[in-house]
Order: sequence, then C-alpha cells, then structure tokens
Amino acid sequence: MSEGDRLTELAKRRGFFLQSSGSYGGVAGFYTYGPQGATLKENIESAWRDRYVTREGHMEIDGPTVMPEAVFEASGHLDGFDDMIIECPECGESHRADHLVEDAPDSGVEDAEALPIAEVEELFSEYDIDCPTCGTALAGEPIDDFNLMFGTNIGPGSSSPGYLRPETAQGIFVEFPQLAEYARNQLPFGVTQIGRAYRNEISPRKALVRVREFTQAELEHFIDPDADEPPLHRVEDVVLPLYSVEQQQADDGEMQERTVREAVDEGVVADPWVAYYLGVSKGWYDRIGVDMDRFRYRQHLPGELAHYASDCWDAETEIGGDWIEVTGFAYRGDYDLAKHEEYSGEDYSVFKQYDDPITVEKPTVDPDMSALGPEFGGAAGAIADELDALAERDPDAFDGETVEVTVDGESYEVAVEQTGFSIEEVTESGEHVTPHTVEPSFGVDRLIYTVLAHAYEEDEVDGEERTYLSLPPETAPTTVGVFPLMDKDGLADRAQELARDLREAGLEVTYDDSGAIGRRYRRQDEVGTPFCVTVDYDTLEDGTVTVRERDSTEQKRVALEAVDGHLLALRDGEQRFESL
RNA sequence: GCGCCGGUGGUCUAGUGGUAGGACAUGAGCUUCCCAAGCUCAUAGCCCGGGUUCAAUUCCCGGCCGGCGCACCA
Repeated sequence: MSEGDRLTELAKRRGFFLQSSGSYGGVAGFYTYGPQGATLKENIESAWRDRYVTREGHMEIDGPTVMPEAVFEASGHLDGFDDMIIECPECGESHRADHLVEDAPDSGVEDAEALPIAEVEELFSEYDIDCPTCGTALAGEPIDDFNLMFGTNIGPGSSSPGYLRPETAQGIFVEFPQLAEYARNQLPFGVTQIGRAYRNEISPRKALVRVREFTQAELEHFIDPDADEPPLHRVEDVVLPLYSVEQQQADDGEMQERTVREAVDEGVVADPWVAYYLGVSKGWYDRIGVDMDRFRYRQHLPGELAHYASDCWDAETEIGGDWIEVTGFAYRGDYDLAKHEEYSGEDYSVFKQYDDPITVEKPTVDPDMSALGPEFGGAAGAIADELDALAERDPDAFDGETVEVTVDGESYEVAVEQTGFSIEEVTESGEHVTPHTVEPSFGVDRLIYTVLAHAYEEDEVDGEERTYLSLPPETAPTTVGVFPLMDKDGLADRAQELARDLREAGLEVTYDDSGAIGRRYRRQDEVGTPFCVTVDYDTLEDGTVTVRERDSTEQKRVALEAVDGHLLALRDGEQRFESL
C-alpha cells in the first residue's frame, strides 16, 4: 500500500476522516471528519489562532460562505472561473470556445461568453470553426463549462445570484472600510478568518489534498507600502529551506538554506513582509507536527503567479514522493482593495496623517461659468472639468492669454482670465493611502493530511509490529487514555473516577477497560494519544499510577493527586516525560 | 472532463451463473498483575440502476465512487 492509501485506511478505521455520504455512493471531493479528525482539526486551528491572531496581535472575523455576484465581479473570480472549453478530438488541445466563436470570420459575435452553451455549440457548425492548433473541424464537439464556483440564488427567483466563496479572503476585503474603523484607521493591521471555501474542482484527488469543500485559515495583513516594515529582527535567524525560481530552473537545482535576514539581503525573497511570515510560520509547522525534513518553501514560477500577485512563495510538504502546497504566501499589492473600491464606489483607503502638516503650492481653477456657459453651451461643464485636470497636470499651460483644452476630441480655446486660475498655498494634514496586502493563506485540510502522514510510524515492541501516530501532544486529538489494569477488584471504578477527574481538569480523555492492556495501548497508539495512565494494584496500596509514553512505550509511576498537573504540563510542552 | 484499471462485512481480502469463506477489528463471557496472548459465542458484506437468464455478487450496458496517467488547479 502507498503512504496515502495506508493513511486513508487508518483515517477511516480510526475516525479521522471518511468520504461523505457513503451510503449513497459517496460524493467526490467531500469528506467528513470523524471524532478523532474533528478534534485534530480543532487543535490545529487553535494553534493557528494562537500563532497568527493572539501572538501577532491581529483581529479575527467570521463571515458568510455565500456572497453576492457583485463581490466576485470585482474580485475577478467570475470571469476567471467561468470558461467554456472545447477539446480537439484530434490533437487533444483545449481552447476557449467563446474566443474561437468571436474570432471566427463573419461570425459577428462579440460576447460569446454570455450565450448558452448549446447556442455556442451550434455556432461552431454554422461558421465551420476549426481547431487553431491542428485544423480539425470542431463542429459537433461538446463544450465543457468550467465554472469553479458553486452558484446559488439568494432569495426566491434568480434575480439575485450568489456564489459559495472560492476563498475566505474576499470576506475580509469586502468589509475593509469597517475593519479599518475597528483598527482606528491605523496601518498596519491584520485581519484573519478561518472558514470553509468551495471550488467545484474538475477532478478531486488524493483524499484531503484536492477537495471541493475545504477550510482555509487566511490572514490579510494591510500595510502602508511606503512606511511599514515588518519586525524582521524577531525571526532574522530562522533558517528557511528555500526553493527559488532560479533553483527550480536549474538542471540540478536543490533547496538552499538561508536565514530570513540573508534571504532578504540577497533578494532571494523579494518582499520583507513575505520573508517575515515565512520565518514566523516555519516554527509553527514544526510545532503542529510537520516533519521539517519533508518541508520547503517554493517560489512560484512566473507563469504560475495569480493575476494579483507580484511574488508568491508556497509552503510545501512531501507525502509519498509528491510535494503538496499547504500555504501560499502572496504579496497582493493593492489589487483587491482597489478593485472593491472601483466596483463598489466605497472608500477603501486609509487616511494617513502626517506628523507635521505640510504646505504645498497647488494650482487651482475656478472657472467663470457665467462666461463659459454662453460661449460653449453644453460642453461648458466638461470643459470646466478638463481645466481642473489640466491645472494639476500642466500649470504652465495657463501662462498665456488663452488655454486650449480638448473635450471628446473637440478643441476649445478658453481665455485664461475666465478660468480663475491661481496658485494657492494649501495645507495638507495627510493623504489617502490604499493599503497593500500581504497574505499567508493556509489550507487546513492539507495540513491535517500532512500532519497525519508525517506522524505515521511503524516499529516493533516486544517482537510485535506496531503502528502509531507520533503527533505532538498539543495536536493529538486525545491527550490521555485511562485504563484499569484488570476489569476487576475495583480497579475499574478507580480508573473511571480518575478519568472523570482528568476530564474535569480540562484534558481530552479516553477511558478503556476492554481486552488486554497491551491491546488498549495499541489502540491509543494508532490515534496518536501521547500518554496512557493505568490504575493497577499498587494504586490501591500507595495511590500511584503508571504514566506510559507513546513513542518510547516507557512508564513512570506518579502520585494520583499530581497526575492531572503533570499531564497538563506535558500537553502544553512545559514538562518533558523524561523529567517525570 | 478523457483514457486505463478496479469496487465483496468497520478494515484487508478469497471465491462463485444457483445470494458467499477467511483474517483483523468490534461486542459478550471465561482467562490474564503492563504492551495486539488464549478459549467460547455473537454482530456484520457482494456500490447503484437497467439488460440477458428459470436464476446475476458473478456476464453485458449505464451511473456513482476510487487509484493511476492526461487535462485542470483563476
């Protein structure tokens, strides 16, 4: 069995994840997290919150998964995701069907994308359109509709289309004006969101790696590109395993190690904010259980860059020989906010106050409309606007007796004295800045898949093969298994009482009294439970229990009344098992 | 979406034109003083629909699902 198959089998058998709606044949690309998986996910998400919300001092919001069409017109997802594709039966090349129709001589069709598919298919016959690659006639070939967004209707009827969000980021961007208020209009600030996103993938693959509904944890850090710098010194010595474009294109390209500081100084990572988050994140991956020997940061190749990104690095993990993307670190510039400002008409900028107000000489006009109106009639208004723009663009144009402006291709001469031109001293207390966005975007499901795959271990205990998940105690869904050595002589009662006490102390506890003790240890090993506590005959005598550690299978005796404190400390990394 | 291969208890699998056997797991009982021991018993299965046939889990067609390759991954 491959690494992935073994993992999927264990995941189903032990309750990490399973394909959804199995009773009805299953649905491709949808998974249900079982009891272990749901808690594992919760643990990873809360470790993420701890790192990217609490410790970075960012905000968290929680928005809806359905958003109106206008949002995705602005974001570019509507056009970018909705393509008609036709595949040539001869050479196998795929082409945009709508573009071929528009390009066909005499078709006269201008907006084929808006037409129903059946109609576009007919147009292929009508205009005898051939494959641009090999010339084969495409008439009669089916057209595939690639719409990666799930659509729906908001309210009755179809007048108000909506889509399931294909990324959580837009839910942050659209609320920017109010979020800036919450941040008291002070840059920089960061906003996070953990939530579901949906993409109607053509072919979901590899269990949790490519699914149609998934969880993202995204951070949008809004910065003033001219003023804000990341606190690089906090991570400057972190060593990054980098796989740059240059190395990817080299024949024998391998990863190279650079500290965050070196990466910035040498220009390997172009943007210091991106470098900062690469540095912050490396320790976090390690903390949740990613094997850092199977981890790298890979730079996007020029052709891979999304429409908004100027530079992008992915965190990738290796599973079964494949590298999978678990996080994208993108510098999105002002693309998103500028788009939403343009489409919504709302203000998506932040007013940045100068330390000291500055005085500037500003050319202004104050056209005498009572003179321009009679002279130029209906064009007067537009001429006034153009004068205003011209004054800012080229004040020298007002030096002569008259000034010439062009409106709708018509040239007009205006007497300078009628323009009210003057140069005024203006005091400016600040300026409007459209922030740039730095975006680390985490795929939670792929991280879960990675953590499970990297935790999967096999060894031998007393000549018997054993499978266990070497999950960090903080990440493991169950922290402690509690067993009576025997299900008799009152041991079970004492053990159940202990299990209740440990749960009350805030630990995730499983109680098990079924079968031989070794079997129970192995059950917990397979779900990655780091510690097991056994109540035995000595417990009845001297009030101590054994604590057994998963990876080493070693045991220590601990006093009953101290066991909850030790386990909490072990879980939180404040104590090591060896020092018990 | 295309092509190839596949789909039998929770899991892994044997097998068959006359509705199925094992292993592991699970539950009950016995046994057991720390790492999947043993014994007894029990629960539980042929992906869905159509066709051929007296009879289909088995053969044929379609669908769904999975693996791999291609394409796709804004």
